[in-house]
Order: sequence, then structure tokens, then C-alpha cells
Amino acid sequence: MIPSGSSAGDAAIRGDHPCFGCPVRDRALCGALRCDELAAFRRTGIARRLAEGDALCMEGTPAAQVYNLKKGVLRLSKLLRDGRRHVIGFAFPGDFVGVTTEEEHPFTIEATCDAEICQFPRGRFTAFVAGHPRFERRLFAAAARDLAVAREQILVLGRKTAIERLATFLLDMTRRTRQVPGEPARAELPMPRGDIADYLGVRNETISRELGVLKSRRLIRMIRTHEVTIIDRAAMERLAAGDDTPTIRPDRFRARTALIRRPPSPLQAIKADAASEN
Amino acid sequence: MIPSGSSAGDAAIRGDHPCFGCPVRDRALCGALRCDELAAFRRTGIARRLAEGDALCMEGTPAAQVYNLKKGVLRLSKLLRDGRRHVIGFAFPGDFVGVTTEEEHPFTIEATCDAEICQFPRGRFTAFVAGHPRFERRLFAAAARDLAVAREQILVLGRKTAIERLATFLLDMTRRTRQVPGEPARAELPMPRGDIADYLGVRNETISRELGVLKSRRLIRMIRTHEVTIIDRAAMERLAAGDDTPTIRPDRFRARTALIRRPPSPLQAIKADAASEN
DNA sequence: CGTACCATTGAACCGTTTCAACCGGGGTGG
DNA sequence: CCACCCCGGTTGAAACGGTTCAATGGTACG
Repeated sequence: MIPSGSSAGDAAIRGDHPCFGCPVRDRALCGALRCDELAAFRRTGIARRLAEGDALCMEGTPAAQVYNLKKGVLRLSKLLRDGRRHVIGFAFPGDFVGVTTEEEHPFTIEATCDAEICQFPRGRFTAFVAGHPRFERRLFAAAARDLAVAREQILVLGRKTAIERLATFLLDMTRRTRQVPGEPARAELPMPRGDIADYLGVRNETISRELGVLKSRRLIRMIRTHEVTIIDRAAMERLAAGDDTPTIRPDRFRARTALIRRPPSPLQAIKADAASEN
Repeated sequence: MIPSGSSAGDAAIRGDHPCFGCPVRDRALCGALRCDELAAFRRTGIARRLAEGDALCMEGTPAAQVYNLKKGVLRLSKLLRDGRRHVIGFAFPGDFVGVTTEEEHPFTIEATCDAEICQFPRGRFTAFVAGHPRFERRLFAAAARDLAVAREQILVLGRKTAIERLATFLLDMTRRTRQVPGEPARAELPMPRGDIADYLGVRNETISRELGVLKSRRLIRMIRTHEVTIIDRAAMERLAAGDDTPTIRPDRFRARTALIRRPPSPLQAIKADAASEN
């Protein structure tokens, strides 16, 4: 709806630029800034390194900072009062996290492995955003993307079986993993099984078991504990989309609650929709 | 983070204004517009009435229109390929729906009961937004709220039990229902049980059963099929927050996957977080 | 006054969890 | 240097929560 601002950072960054050598300089929001703007922005924050397990912020604490991930993978999670944890999502290099309109962080952010970030005081970040509409548009576009992703995950958690969730996740992870052209798709899984389980709303034993099933069905191959390759991508896509041909009970997966009460809608809607785009 | 623009529509709308008598004139995005701006905006779209079950748009079809709900409740849903349905959310008066950065509608939007909407061609809507920063800010704020809601729902679907999901939903619905001060909280449920079930990721039989449990536990009272009152709000809040005292097996709900690897973080983070806000 | 549809209730079944044992690699200390 | 331990991952067996299938009740509507 709102076009993301075109990249403005064509000029090469020189050695004295604070973002010199930054792996995400062109990615994400930073890419929307001119060289000098970027430098000014960068100087409002500081760089930090995180070890595996370090927490950036805790759910419920004041949201005083926002973070830009340069390297590694972060885990965003929420807790129920009795200790049940759910992983809302993972953040990858280039992602901004901790950006919220609330006063408190809505979730805990931790490193699943060694990571590097830039960290900006919220007030200065907000002020900078307000002064740079192109940056603001990108931020909006990122929020819109996050929203679409979150709603897709709602579908995953609300209606997919364990093996379908896992297939969906593995396919997602291939998009986050560097691919070798011509070779079967790889998925690196930098987080422990428990994190994947808490992300997919199942227990880690289930992740192990269903990985085993995918393996025995020849859909994937385990390279290492934290790396798989997709052997039969088409079958994986079908499985993830909820269009599997079940092995055991052929009648189990037929239509459940389809019920679309009335197709697109009578005359009125068709006329209205077709009539005017712009 | 980005403040929502202050309401600009103080001047009363006169009888010749296209929004005269509109129940959501001050709500939502419209409230960000001056009287004349609002009139201009309103004239880019048309009003429509929907009967229960009418579809506004279908998942996967081109997103040609955006809609502003004036009256009634809409249901946003997605389908898996084999027909399993999930309700992503409900829309209430004042909500804008169908706003997306994608080319296609990410979900189907239908009326759960008779409803009234205004409908705007996407192109004109986008153009109007681009020309009215205050409006755009509100849109961003709405997206941020939707994102927070979606992530809360992820927690619900990922980790809560059926009865906890239902308690969460009923409490949410009290916020969307007009309350009588001094009386126990009411929740109107304008949608059928099947919609609630598909929203909470369970079957409608489960909704019936768990409503029965809440009733027998004296937490709620059923007024009619589509209205309940909350008798013990504190207990409901505890239940919804995952802090229930289970009746059957006292040991079942103890901490599960708590494991916060390292508290807030070592020196570095404390210093950094405390040091600078703005 | 039937009929259609939603809601409720019952009983058997199944997918996932729970609990427990075991495996294997990497780091540590004797 | 190697035994030991620790911890994440895997595998097995039993239990449970929610589903599935089926029958019944209730109510709006033609």
C-alpha cells in the first residue's frame, strides 16, 4: 500500500564511516538512508556483542532501546504465569527488534547464538524516524510484513498438525539460509530443538519424532543436528500447505469446516469491486 | 513510538456532510481528519450493507478495495488446501479492513451478522493516505496495534489450553461489549460457536464443553446463547493468564520450559539500558 | 408444523504430551 | 590424557486433552 522508500545509499561507505564494513548496511531500514544520514543515525547508538543465551530485554520491562541485528539469530518469546514459554518468532540479520508503541517490551529477546547488534535509545530513534519520512515508510513496511508473518503463524498454530508445522518451518528456514545454486535446498537451524518446539507450539520430543518421520518419508535429509536438506520440495510444500496425502487414514483430512456461506457476494459486490480501481 | 495524530474533527458535522450520522465518525482513522478532509475522503468511496454470511473479499483475490466497518462484526479467515479453516480475527465498528501491502487479499472477509461498511478503491485510498500524514500515522498506529494483537493470539494458540483460550476470548469480548457500570461484565458473542472455535483453534464441541465447565465452576453465567456475564473476573483473569489452580492434577501445570538462560544480562546491558533514554 | 441449522451432550479414538531412559559429543578436572 | 559429567537430542511407553462421530435438543423461519 505504502511503497517502501527507494534505496538512497548508492555512494560507497568510506573507511571513516561508522557503518564501514557493516554486513547489513544495505539491508532493512538502514538502506533507506543516504550516507550522511546513516552516519548521523548510527552515532545515536552503540554496537554490542552478545553471547549465546544473553538477553537483550525482558518482557514487561520498560522499552528503552531498539536494536538492529547485524549478525546471529535472536529469539523473541513470551511467558505465561506458570512458566510455559512461547517463541513468537526469530530475528535475522537486518531485522530491527524491540520497536514498539507500548511502554513495555511485549516480549523477551535473547540470542540463540553469538550475535552482534547496534542499539539505539528509543527517544532518539523515534525522533530520527519522525524527521526521515523515507525511513518511516520503511518502518511501516516492515511492520506490515511482520503483521502478515504473524497472521500466517496464527494459521500454523491454529490449524496445522505437528508435521505440517515442522514442514512449514523448514521451508521458511531455507529462505533464511544461503543456498548453493543447483543443489537441493538447505536449511540451517541455528537454534536448539526446544526453541523450534516452543515456536511451533509443540514439545521438543515431537520435533525429534517428526523430523524422523520426514526423514523416513524421504522428504528431508539430516546433514547435522543443525542442518537439513530438502530432498522433495514439492511434497514438502504440499505438506506445509495442508494438502498432504495421508499414509494411514485416507479419510481423515477431508474438508473440515470449509463453509463459505456465500460466494464472493451478489450483484452489489461484483459491480463495486470490478468498477473502480483508482 | 509514533504518536497517533490528535483528533482534528471537533467541528460538528452538518446535515449535508456525507458522514452525517455515521456511528464511527470519531473512531478510528476517520477521527484524524478535519471536517472537509473527511468529506473529501468519504466521497472517494461508497456505502454498502451486508447480510449475515456475505463475503466482502476472498483470500487470494486481488486487493482492489479497502473497507471501513460502521456496524456489525466481520470475520477474517484463511483456508488450508484441504478445507481446514482458521479465523484470524474479528473486526468491529471503526476498524479498517482489507488494508494490505500485498497484491492479493491475505484472507477472506465475511459478515458474521448484518453489517454496514464504507468501501474505498485501493488506489484512491493509498493516494489519500500519502497526502495526509496524520491519517498515515493513525494507519501505522493501527497496524502496530494489530501486530501486538496478532502476537498475543500466537501465544494463545501456541501455549494455552482450550479453557484458557476461551477465558481469554471472553475477557476480550467484554472489552468490545457495552458495559453497564456497577453490574458484572457482559460479553456479547455475535458470531456462531463454529467461528469462535475456528478462532481459538479448537472444534465447536470443545467450545460448548468448556463453556459448560466455566459455568459449573461459577466463573460465568450464560444469559443467552450469544451473551455471557463474567461472575468471577479475577478467576477468569488468572485462568486466561495461565495461572490457574487445576482441579484434577495439582502437578500438571508446574513450570514447563521456563529456562531463561541468563537474567536481564551482564554489566554491559544494565549500563547501556539505564544510561540513555533520549 | 415441519425443517433446517446451530448448540449441546455422550462415548470412542487419536495425536501429542509426559515421563523416563538412553545416546553422544564437548568441556573439565583429576 | 582420559574418565567423567553435563546437556541437548533421540527414542520408547503410557496417559491425557481434544477430536471425531453420532445422537439429541432447541429455536427461528418458511
